[in-house]
Amino acid sequence: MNDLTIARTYSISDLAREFDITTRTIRFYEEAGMLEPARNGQTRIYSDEDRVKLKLILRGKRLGFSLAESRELIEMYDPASDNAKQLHALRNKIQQSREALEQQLADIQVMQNELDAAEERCLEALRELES
Amino acid sequence: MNDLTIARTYSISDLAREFDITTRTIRFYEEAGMLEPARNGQTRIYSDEDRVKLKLILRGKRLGFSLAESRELIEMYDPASDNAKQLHALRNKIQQSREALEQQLADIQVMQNELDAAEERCLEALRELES
DNA sequence: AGTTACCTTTACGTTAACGTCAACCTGAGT
DNA sequence: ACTCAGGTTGACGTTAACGTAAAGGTAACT
Repeated sequence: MNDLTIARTYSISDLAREFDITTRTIRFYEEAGMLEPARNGQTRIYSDEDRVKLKLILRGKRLGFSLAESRELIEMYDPASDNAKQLHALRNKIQQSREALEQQLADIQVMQNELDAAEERCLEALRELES
Repeated sequence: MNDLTIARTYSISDLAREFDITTRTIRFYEEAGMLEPARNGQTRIYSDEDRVKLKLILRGKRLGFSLAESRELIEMYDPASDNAKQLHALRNKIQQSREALEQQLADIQVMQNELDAAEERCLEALRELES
């Protein structure tokens, strides 16, 4: 941990507000083993690291990933593995994720084109109405 | 319909095989009002148009869209609307879809960068093991 | 006539990702 | 002492998107 990075903390509702989700959702992610906030007595205390993880989960969600998939993605970010086999398996996962993202990119581009065409037809129909 | 376009038809399992889904799934989409195949007696007969709609649904699914969202997207493709208000509403939806896709594009690009970094760390760890 | 390969409807089961209470604690202000 | 805004742990409810039998129809081989 760098001296320059101030270690902020967050309450559960701080994060809920920031990301526009409910506290239930955050606790649910913890139940699912994706967050492990510190505690002050009973109360959960979230670190910047927790916050980043939450961000990753939500980004995965926007891309249509399940929690299980997001969990895998998060685990890829620190190769704590100690043996080569694990590391090679990790590389395979990374490669698979890449391919999934490529597919999504292609899907999005096709869809954008179709939206362009759809808007064109829409404008055309509007011009028809005016004439 | 153009004379050059041959009007093919498909059985439910034809489509199931082609898209690697179950027949149950296809019937489910029909229950949800997203497909209306012709019938020969009881048996469903799918046209090319049905097939395209199915394709759209599945692409939406890959992007994490719900069926309801995919339905909206499909409806955008033919502006059967007759009044200007509907058409303007449609344009708004198209615009919203565009923004959602832009968000996804951004998410994907960030994620791709992170995967690059993750693989780098992974390779680094492997080099450590070899040394 | 019997089996096989598809097709059908009806209907209950399942999983993920939360929502929604209920009942309780707890520190800060009045 | 009381209230109040936050927090907590159960625990059951809900919705979407199918899965999974059960029970049956039909056309085509053998």
